[in-house]
Formats: sequence, structure tokens, C-alpha cells
Amino acid sequence: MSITYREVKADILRQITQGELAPGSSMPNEVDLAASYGCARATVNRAMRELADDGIIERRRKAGTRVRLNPIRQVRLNIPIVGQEIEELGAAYRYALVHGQAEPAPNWLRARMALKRDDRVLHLTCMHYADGAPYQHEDRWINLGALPEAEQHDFSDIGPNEWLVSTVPFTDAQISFHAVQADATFADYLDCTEGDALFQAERMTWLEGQTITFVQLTYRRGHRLTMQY
Amino acid sequence: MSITYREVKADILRQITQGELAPGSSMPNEVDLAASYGCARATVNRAMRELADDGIIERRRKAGTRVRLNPIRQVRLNIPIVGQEIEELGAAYRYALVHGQAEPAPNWLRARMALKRDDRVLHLTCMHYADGAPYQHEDRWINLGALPEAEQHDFSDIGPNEWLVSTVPFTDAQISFHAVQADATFADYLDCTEGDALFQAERMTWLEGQTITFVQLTYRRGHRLTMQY
DNA sequence: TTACGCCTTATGTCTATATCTTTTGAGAAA
DNA sequence: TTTCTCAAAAGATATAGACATAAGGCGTAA
Repeated sequence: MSITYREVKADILRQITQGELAPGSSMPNEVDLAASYGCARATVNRAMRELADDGIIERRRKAGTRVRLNPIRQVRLNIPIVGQEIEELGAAYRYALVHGQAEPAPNWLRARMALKRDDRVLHLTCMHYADGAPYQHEDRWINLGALPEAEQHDFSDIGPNEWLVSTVPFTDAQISFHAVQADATFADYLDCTEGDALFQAERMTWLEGQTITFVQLTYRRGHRLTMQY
Repeated sequence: MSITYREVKADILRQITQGELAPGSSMPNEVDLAASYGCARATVNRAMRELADDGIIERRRKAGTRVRLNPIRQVRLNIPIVGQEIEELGAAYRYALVHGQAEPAPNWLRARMALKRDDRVLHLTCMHYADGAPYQHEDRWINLGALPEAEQHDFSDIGPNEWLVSTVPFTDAQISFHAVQADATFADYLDCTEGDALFQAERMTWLEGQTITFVQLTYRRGHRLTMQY
């Protein structure tokens, strides 16, 4: 077979990493590259498009393609369901519902989730264990105005995350990571000392503009989120 | 013009999100889809390829394409240089070199960076300020065996990150995020209280299998890393 | 029954060509 | 000089057709 887009991509990347193509320098256009590689323009296009997607090069119509001065470093972060995350670690997963109650939304949550004055929420507190040891504390609020069937559902066996993913699988979300100090409750549930630094994720989820759920995930002491790029 | 791959992609996504195509169900093959949309197979292919890339559908040769049972939730995380990060917040950026010294690698670092017994490292400590307030504390070690020119370089004006990016722009890296308690040093530099929970990133960088640098980035109290998906 | 090896099929990719869109730069007009 | 308009350039995308590759499934031989 003739040359593949992967080979073209690899060759261009090699030229860039080995300094044959300097950062900031502009590259030949697609037609010329296709001619020099002896392949079709579409092949070069795909290679270049992926390189642009990877943040290595920068493409602009008419202006042409150039090697980025500061290549964009980016990673892909998979957001797993905690049960899968634990099982991928090779540990046994156990789930426990600590507390579940439908209630009027407190003010701070109403503001945060953009709820209406009378909206009720289902407040769930859960624990996730890996090999019997506390792994993650989950504090979740579900908007019952948007998802009334949640009130009837029994969360003692399967976690709200799994239920939500199977009930409303395709949503928009915002996730944020930060550090918090363990208060007495976290110290208790996560088997650590009050004041310990804990890694926490917060996620808000929307379905067609409507806020579905807000969740605070607090990890056991020492948790790390690791990625390659 | 006729139908675009974006329209095809959007239509398939709509069918999935609105439940016309159930999770786990298999989809028509590319030839049939192309016929039903009245476009070329390549157009359908690109739409489907992107959906697969987004973790919405799953494709296997011969087996065909099906909607993922558990759509993979993933985000793209850009790793900015701290100066750019601060300027994008609309704040004034200031950099300061706290400490810089070439020294033999301590044992823990030798192990971590996989250095040889006699390798020396350049240990740099820096601070990054946003509008005059502490933003990030940087503790960095550069492998002088791999990058001897670092020892001659003066880091008082530009940060080691920027220098590294312009010197060895294309590297492999691993990044990890976690929470730490502020010790006296951090409390001092980051203007917080000892014991405060701080968000910390650690990054190790390789060039062609050789460890270049290890860095610990500790953010000011309350820092959040936020992403949409 | 089991294991091996074809055959078929769906996706993966390339070619060659054409049209569309965006953007820039030149030239005209104010 | 400044602003507007238009044409050319380069990437973005569409098409039709072909071949490549992986893998499920069935038939045959052990």
C-alpha cells in the first residue's frame, strides 16, 4: 500500500521534535506536502488535522500552517464511576447508603443549582469502600423538580451515580477539583484525622439546561489523580 | 452544499440523547447510513469516528457500531504555563526566583527520577504572583545529566517552566493532582495558615526516555481546577 | 466435540477531484 | 490616509470508488 496518514503524521512530528521544523516556523501547504510524500491531499490533511487537534501545530485558512510556538499541553481525563475506578485498582468495591432524604433545597444550594423557590431536592450521603477501607465520601443533591422519579428509587444497593448514568446518560457537566480540610464528619467517615488535607471533586450536571444534580466527592487521605500526556 | 459531517454527527447524537437509539443497541452500518442521509460514506465515517472518539459510541470492524452502555465521560485538560494562566484570569503576573542551586540529587529524588548515582540536579524554588498575591509555589529539580545547559542559565527573570518549554518543547510527561497540608514554609510563601489544605500538582517530564525534570506546584489556598464536559 | 482455517462483512484508509469558506492582502474609493 | 471591496490562497469538507484489515461465523478435519 502507499503511505498512510499515520506515517505522514509521525514523520512531521519527528521533524518537529528533532528541530528540523522550528517552533513558530511555517510549513508547506497541503498540496506541496502531498506531492513530496507522494500521497493524496486528503492523507496529508488528516495527519495535519490530528496534529492541530493535539495542539502541536496551528492552522489558519489562507495564512497556512505553522508549528506552535508554545505547544499546547493537554491531557484527556476519564471520569470513571467510582465502582469501576476501585475495581480497576484490583480492589473489592463496597457501597453503602448513609443517609437519604427528600427536603426543600437550602438557600446555598438553590443559588448554586439555580433552583426555583419551592423546588425540593433529594439529599443522599453515601460511602464507597475499596477492600473494606473508606475510599470516597459522596454528598449528593438531586433536583426532584427535574427528576421526580428519584424520590421513589431505593438507593440502598446501587449508588446514585450509577443510577443517574443509566437513567439520564447524556448530560452536560462541570467538574472541579480542589483541596479541603477534613472536618469531624469527614475524619469519621474517611478514617483520617480532623484537619487532614483531602482531595475533593465537585460536579454539577445539566440536562438540556436544567440542573439535575450536584455532588461533592471527597477522597480518602492521600488520593491522587494521575494522568499521562 | 449537501449534508455535512457535523449535521450527521449532530443528528446521530440527537437520536442517542433523545432515546431513539438506546444505549447498547447497534446502529446501521456506514453504507446504509450514508444512503439514508443521502451523503457519501466518508461523511458518515467522519461523524461516527468523532462520536467514537468522544466516547459516545463503540466501533469494531466486522462487529459494527453500537451505542455505548456507559458513555465514557472525558474532559480535556489544558496544562497552561502559570504566567499565561494568571494573565488569562486578568491579573498581573509576577515571577520571583527564591532559591537556585546545583547539588547532588538526594536519594528520594534519585529513586523518583531514576537518576544514576552521581547525577547532579539543579534545584530551583520559585514563586508566582497574581496581582501581587501569592498564586503558586514551584519546587523544581532539573536533571543536569540530561540538560547541562540549565546550570549556566539565569532563572531570575524567566521561570524554569518557560525556559524548559522553549528549550525542550516536546516531551512526555506524567501529571498528578492531590491535596497537601501546608507546612510552615508553604504557609509563609503562600500567605496561609499552617495546616491549611492546599491543591498540589506534581509533574515529571521525560525526553526520549530520559528524565528531564520533576516539579511540585503548590497553589494558593482555595485554588480550583475547573473543567466542562 | 474441538480446533483450525477459510469466507464474508464492517470498518479503516487512500486516491483523485471538486466545491465551499475563511481570511488576507491588494487595489479602489472616499 | 483610511476604509471598503474583491479576488486569490489555503484549509475544510464532500464525493465516488477502491483496496486493506480485523474479526465473527461457519464448515471441515482431527
